[in-house]
Amino acid sequence: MTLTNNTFIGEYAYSLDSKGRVNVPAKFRQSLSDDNEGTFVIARGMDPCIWVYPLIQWQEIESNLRNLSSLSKINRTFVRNTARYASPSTYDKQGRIILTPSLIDYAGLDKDVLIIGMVNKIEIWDPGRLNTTDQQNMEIDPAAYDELADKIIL
Amino acid sequence: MTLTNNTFIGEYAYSLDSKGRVNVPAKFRQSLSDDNEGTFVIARGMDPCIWVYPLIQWQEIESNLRNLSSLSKINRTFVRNTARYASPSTYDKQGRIILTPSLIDYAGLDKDVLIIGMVNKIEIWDPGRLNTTDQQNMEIDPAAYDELADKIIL
DNA sequence: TAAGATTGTGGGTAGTTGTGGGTAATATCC
DNA sequence: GGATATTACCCACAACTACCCACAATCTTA
Repeated sequence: MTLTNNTFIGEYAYSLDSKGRVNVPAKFRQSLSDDNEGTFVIARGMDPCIWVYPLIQWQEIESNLRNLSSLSKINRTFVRNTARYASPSTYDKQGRIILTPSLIDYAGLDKDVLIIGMVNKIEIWDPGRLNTTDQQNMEIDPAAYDELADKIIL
Repeated sequence: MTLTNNTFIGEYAYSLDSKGRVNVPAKFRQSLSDDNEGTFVIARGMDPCIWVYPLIQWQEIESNLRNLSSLSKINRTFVRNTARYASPSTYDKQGRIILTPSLIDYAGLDKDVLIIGMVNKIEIWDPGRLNTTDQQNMEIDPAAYDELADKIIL
């Protein structure tokens, strides 16, 4: 069975090895379209996690960033913070990508990691941080959350 | 007799085997349109049960999720909670789908399960939990039922 | 009512997947 | 320029998953 190209859902518990490598779930690799040439771009997430984009998807983000005028201070900061920590990573014969020490540190990753399909991208989390963050985020505005569910869930 | 495509009604008592497989009622399989390629997507229900969508239906949800910008915190949380527990499952030659341990746990499934047609999706319940939940829901809002009456003619 | 077809349930096996580590090529530094 | 550290590529194994077959119970049809 083949799901939509470059679409990722589900949760996987994997481990980060001593070389900074994590497996990309087999289903995610199968979903990645060929024009990505087995390459993802890893970047800082807005939550304390690592965002993993298919190369193609990232290139789209890049072209959007290009269109942001550098006259605005906000824009400059945003572009800088987005581009700064991003780095391409091609998976090896065993299906693993290498994470940078900087991103591993940012996400607070230890041995056990959670890999979560976020539809158009992938997130890599430390299990503990995910719990904390999710609870905090839910508390912000439960009403807005319900409203979203009402719009989107069938 | 053929019902409308991708429409499910009725209740069935089946069993979950040691490998986490449940049969999809034959009538439901017959109702599933060909473009689903025998595939459902299982996800967390809003009640303590498992929701089972025809692939096509799920893809609609997916495309809605895709359009939510990750700049908003509540969006990120919502996408994560929705996509995280979702997983495609194609029924095998015997007509069974595989449930994930995470969802089995969430729905509190044991050996006996109830499969309920919910028109556009399917629910999988633990019989005990269904009773409890149903009673609770009935007690809470008999008034809301009156409101529904305006929308739906029986 | 009897024969045939279909449906639900259980289990075995071969291929795939996740994980660890080894070696050679490349880069870095004194 | 040579020693050391780092990176990229390869191999091996254990656990798991997907696929297949078998059988019994139920329903259909003649």
